[in-house]
Amino acid sequence: MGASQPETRASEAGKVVTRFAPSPTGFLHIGGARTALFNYLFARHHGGDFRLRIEDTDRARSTDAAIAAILDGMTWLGFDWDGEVVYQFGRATRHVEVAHRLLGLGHAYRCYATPAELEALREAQRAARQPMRYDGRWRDRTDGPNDQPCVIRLKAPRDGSVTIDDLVQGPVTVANAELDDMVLLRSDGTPTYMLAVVVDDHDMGVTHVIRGDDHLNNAFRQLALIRAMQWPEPCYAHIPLIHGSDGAKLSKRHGALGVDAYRDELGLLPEAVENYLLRLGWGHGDDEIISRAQAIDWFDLAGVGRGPARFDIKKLENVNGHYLRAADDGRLVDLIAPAVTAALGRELGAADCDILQRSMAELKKRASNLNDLAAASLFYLRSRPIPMDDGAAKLLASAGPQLVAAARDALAAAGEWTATALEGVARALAEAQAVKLGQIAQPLRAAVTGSAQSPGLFDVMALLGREETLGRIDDALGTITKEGPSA
RNA sequence: GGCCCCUUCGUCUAGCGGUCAGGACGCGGCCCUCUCACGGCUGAAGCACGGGUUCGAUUCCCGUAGGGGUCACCA
Repeated sequence: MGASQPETRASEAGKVVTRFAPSPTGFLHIGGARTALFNYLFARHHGGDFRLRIEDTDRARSTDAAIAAILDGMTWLGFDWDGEVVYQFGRATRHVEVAHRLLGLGHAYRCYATPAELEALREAQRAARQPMRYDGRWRDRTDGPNDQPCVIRLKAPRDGSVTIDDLVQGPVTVANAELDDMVLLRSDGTPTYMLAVVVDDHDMGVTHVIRGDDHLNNAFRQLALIRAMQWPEPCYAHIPLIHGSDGAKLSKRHGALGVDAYRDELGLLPEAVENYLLRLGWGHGDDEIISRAQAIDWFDLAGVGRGPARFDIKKLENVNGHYLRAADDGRLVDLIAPAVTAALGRELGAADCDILQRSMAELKKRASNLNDLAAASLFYLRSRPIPMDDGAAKLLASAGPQLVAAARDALAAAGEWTATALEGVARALAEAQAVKLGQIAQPLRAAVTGSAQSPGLFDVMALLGREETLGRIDDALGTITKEGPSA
């Protein structure tokens, strides 16, 4: 469990402001989505603002496609942000201004060490098994060759230590001697991330910095910069990273996919992804299925676990199944329509949508994702003769043609074409033939659905209608009697 | 390697000195049943280890082991 620290230190005066600040160098991955969720919930819980900032200062790696993917993912998950999206690159002049301000204040200095020189330093430190960090060789010099390229470094305190009362990790102390003087401005004059985050967070009025664990060490350096500028210090909350099922850092093969893949390839519902992500590393008693409203009401940073949690796709799918069953039938029809259309190779008509709508209640109980749901709905819409899968073929092959034919005739003679009436017919026949209902129902199921598993057979028949049902049975009968049980 | 962080069933978690250590996923069994699901019941499965503190530790402290993060003119 996290430390129970007051969550209002920096916000006593005003409202809470959080932000999600991804760098657009790739899709919005699952870890980022969770960070966004926590920032979102924390802000909403406190009635504050949730801001979105794109950290695109790395011009070489940032792409418009990645920006689009992030915005799309945020929208899909319903993490609506307040105000305009801030693009960090567009604020470069402001960042440079702060760097020069620091220079003027004597809290920063020009460093003329070349990359090769620094690499040699690191190499020497590595060889001597010393910690690798900048040695401050230009820290107190004023004899720099002003015409040479240089970087601007923060003149960070060297004595004492800094303690951060992290809202998740608890108090964490690091000696200033462990930190070196970070680069603020690169030799080409562009700001580094370290400078940019601090300036942007300050300018955006961010009160709570909630981000991945991998930034915890950065926080100490950033704090030095904040103190040099005498800016108010934000509260920090560093949440653990998500790991793969093997305990290693989450990689592609574990499910470190973009959220678009969770939607398109895995067929998941956004509320399921949100619920799963929330429960991953956070809990509220025995509650498992938690609505957005409850999440906002209950969420707290102190409840976030301090250890990394493993990503469990099985549980995610289970949660998704839960939300699928709870979802509105019409919404599900809309969601699977594209996949169904593609599989059928034709547009869906009003009759198709109607049958999907009416079968959805039963269909969704049997699926855990939209892809399976779409696939399972196909048999209703296929035109005769419908394809048989292996299980169905086997059922039909071993069925007695006479029994199936008898069932066909009995059904054809049914007074009314309703599920209960049809079931009554089948049961009467089973009794008359002294067989179990299953012996009649299974081959019929194969004939009517093309599969050994389906929703209740008589419900299916009722939905399909008399003509289609009998036609499908006739199709199957034709197959059996031709190739049928040679035995 | 330095520094920082973490450690309850296989996994996600509840627990905040005294509990038969609870729930969920997954797994096994049973029930329901025209199949498959859903649903219901049920079983196996856990406090990493070693010292303390205490009448009493899963819970507090210190070590050990294991795991993770981070050490760029990336973010």
